[in-house]
Amino acid sequence: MSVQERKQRERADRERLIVTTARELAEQQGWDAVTTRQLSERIEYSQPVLYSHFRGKREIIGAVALQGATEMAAALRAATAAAHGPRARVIALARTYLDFAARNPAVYDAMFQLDGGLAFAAEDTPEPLKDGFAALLESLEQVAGDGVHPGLFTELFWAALHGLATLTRAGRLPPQDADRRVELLVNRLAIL
Amino acid sequence: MSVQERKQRERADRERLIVTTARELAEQQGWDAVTTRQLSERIEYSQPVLYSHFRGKREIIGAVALQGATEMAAALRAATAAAHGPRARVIALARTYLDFAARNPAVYDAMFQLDGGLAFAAEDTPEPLKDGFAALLESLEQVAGDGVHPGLFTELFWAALHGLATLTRAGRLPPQDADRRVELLVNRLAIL
DNA sequence: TCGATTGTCTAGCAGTGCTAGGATCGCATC
DNA sequence: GATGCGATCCTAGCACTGCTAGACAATCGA
Repeated sequence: MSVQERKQRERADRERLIVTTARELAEQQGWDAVTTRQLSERIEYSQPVLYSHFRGKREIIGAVALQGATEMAAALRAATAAAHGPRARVIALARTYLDFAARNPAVYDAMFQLDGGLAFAAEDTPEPLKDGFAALLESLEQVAGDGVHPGLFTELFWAALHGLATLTRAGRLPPQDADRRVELLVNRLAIL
Repeated sequence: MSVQERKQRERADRERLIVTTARELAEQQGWDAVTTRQLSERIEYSQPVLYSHFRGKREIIGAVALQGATEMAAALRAATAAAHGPRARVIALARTYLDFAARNPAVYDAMFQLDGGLAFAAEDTPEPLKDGFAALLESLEQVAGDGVHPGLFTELFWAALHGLATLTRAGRLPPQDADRRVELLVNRLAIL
């Protein structure tokens, strides 16, 4: 029995290794550099090993996305818990979100830009993704305003953050005004 | 002389053919299906012909993006010109933007999601892109509010629209509440 | 120690973007 | 109208991609 357990543990270890290696490689050289050959070489296994853990590259991206969603949710909760007052909380939320996207561009891409084969806004949405949205909702429902559905408000706020994150990173928006845009966003959208 | 002119005209025609064919193919089957082989077969030329017009696939995507930006700017101007009153104008602007993105997903991807090798927010930004932003600015500067930089306000509003467009299309946001989100966006962001 | 099973690798497939080199066409000249 | 020349285009092929079949070896239970 213990042999099987050890094997399972080793398999799980290797799966984690694949995901973290893919993530590292993507952050270092971009997702284009994350080929099955590069990846398999880095983990010091042959390519087919990857396919014994994941259906294909898409699923590896999905795994990185889930890892990222978990981390992001934790970061958002930590930031909002440390802030005092509704306005400070929402500002912290927005800054943390954009900061996460800026610091982990490859992970953010895996979550929202690339096809990781993940379901969204549906029954079978993976738990980390639901939880990420929940982390946003927890802080934002307090500032949605009367008569406004908190979920709808959160969706809008999230979309604005997502737009800022992606357009800034793609060079579509000048990065130096980021803070002023966040302030304006919170001042206008949130009802304090 | 007239022979050279004819040749130039034919070249320009073929270049347009490449761009519109790439666009059609992308809208029909997605950008993944726009391979140099597929594309060259559809225009009934060999692959190297593509490279006598464009540096590579990236530049073809960029050409589609520029075409899209021109159309979008025109659509935005037409919609806002037909609307009466500041609120109606901004609502029309937002609806038209999201409608364009929904109706031309491949073109929208070329503009903002894919790498078309285009410069943004810089000196050498192509005219159609600048003009697209200008079309947004024209209607939005009137509702930016006192003491708020119109450009900054436009960037934020645009980011929100972009977020709504991309998240909705990726299945991250339920599509049925689109109008309510637009109303909320305009009600909160715009100062009427 | 042996047989079976599990696990891993080598080799290869079809498809990708892109390009070198040769063939062919149409033009200006005689 | 024939001819030499340049521009134009295509065939063939490169190095790469994600992915997989089948051979091989290591490991386990008996």
